[in-house]
Amino acid sequence: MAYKTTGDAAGLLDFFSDLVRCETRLYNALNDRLRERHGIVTSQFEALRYLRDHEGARVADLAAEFAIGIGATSKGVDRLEKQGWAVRTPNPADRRSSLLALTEEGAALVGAAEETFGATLAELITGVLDDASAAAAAQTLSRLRSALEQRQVGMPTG
Amino acid sequence: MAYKTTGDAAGLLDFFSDLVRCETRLYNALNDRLRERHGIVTSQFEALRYLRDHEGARVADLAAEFAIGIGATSKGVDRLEKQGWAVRTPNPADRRSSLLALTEEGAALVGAAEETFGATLAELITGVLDDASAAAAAQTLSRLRSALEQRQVGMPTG
DNA sequence: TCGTTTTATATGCCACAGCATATAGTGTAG
DNA sequence: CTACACTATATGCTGTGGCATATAAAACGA
Repeated sequence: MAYKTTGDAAGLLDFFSDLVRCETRLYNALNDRLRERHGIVTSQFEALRYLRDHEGARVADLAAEFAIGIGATSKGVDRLEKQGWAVRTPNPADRRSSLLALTEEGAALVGAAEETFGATLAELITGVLDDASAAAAAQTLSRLRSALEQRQVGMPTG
Repeated sequence: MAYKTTGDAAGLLDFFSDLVRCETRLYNALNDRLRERHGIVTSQFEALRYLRDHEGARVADLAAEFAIGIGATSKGVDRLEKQGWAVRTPNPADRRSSLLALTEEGAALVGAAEETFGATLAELITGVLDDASAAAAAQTLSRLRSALEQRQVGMPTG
């Protein structure tokens, strides 16, 4: 085996570096493409997609999903509302919070952006990774993600 | 197989989500730990480590490595200098640029921080991923990273 | 060698995230 | 039903990155 990852500090550091570098570059590239074609950035695309798939979500749900602060999330939702892509509806069960939902415009936007997003990702990854190893890596990351979420690792304070 | 990744939009989107979520949470957790024990954040740790391993690097080299803008990198180096961890030395071969190097303090700091970093990472990952699949994922990400770097994907403008 | 183009970095302005704090509403013990 | 503790979110301040621009130096052509 080329190197061990678990229990081997050097391997772990390399693993982390590669993870972060891949994330940064993919994120930047997707950002550029989404901005030029749809006027949104990746974080907004992800938020809109989450709202589409979880109607009635609250600000705290978004924050937990993306492991970002509540304050930042609240401000992000402000921006989505200002653009007319999402709305805050009073939560009948708890007047401290609001239920978030996409507007029709927002829904249309996510749909279009998702096309771009998927195509761009395919363009960046296909041909580099074969199906088998890509699927294996995906499974591994999925498992790691679940564990981190379970343990609430890396949740910002506010 | 659970799902294909390449050539399958849905799988790709999930892959990306998992990648970003893992990165965010690991990054945040490491940030917290490094800040409390060494007074630095992860991006600074990574920069210091790069400088240790690439003495004589220039600002542009740092920027390329981390796929961040030159301006941001320059400001980051300012902060490292202000803390006394790195220095800019005039580049005899090109007076537009400087050669970057760690100070002794900087070198000591990276060494100590690397211990913390490796231990924290091990704590977060060990027990969740087995050696084999972790190593496989690491290899895959490493390959993807190389391809993205090769094609200069996701490099910020300035 | 002079003028033009390109390169390397620094700086200014704006947007966004973290963290602390403020505010409003909920739950609960008594 | 009241006081107190807790929760959900919003808001203010600060730090950092992106991008545009400025500046300085190299590279190059006539």
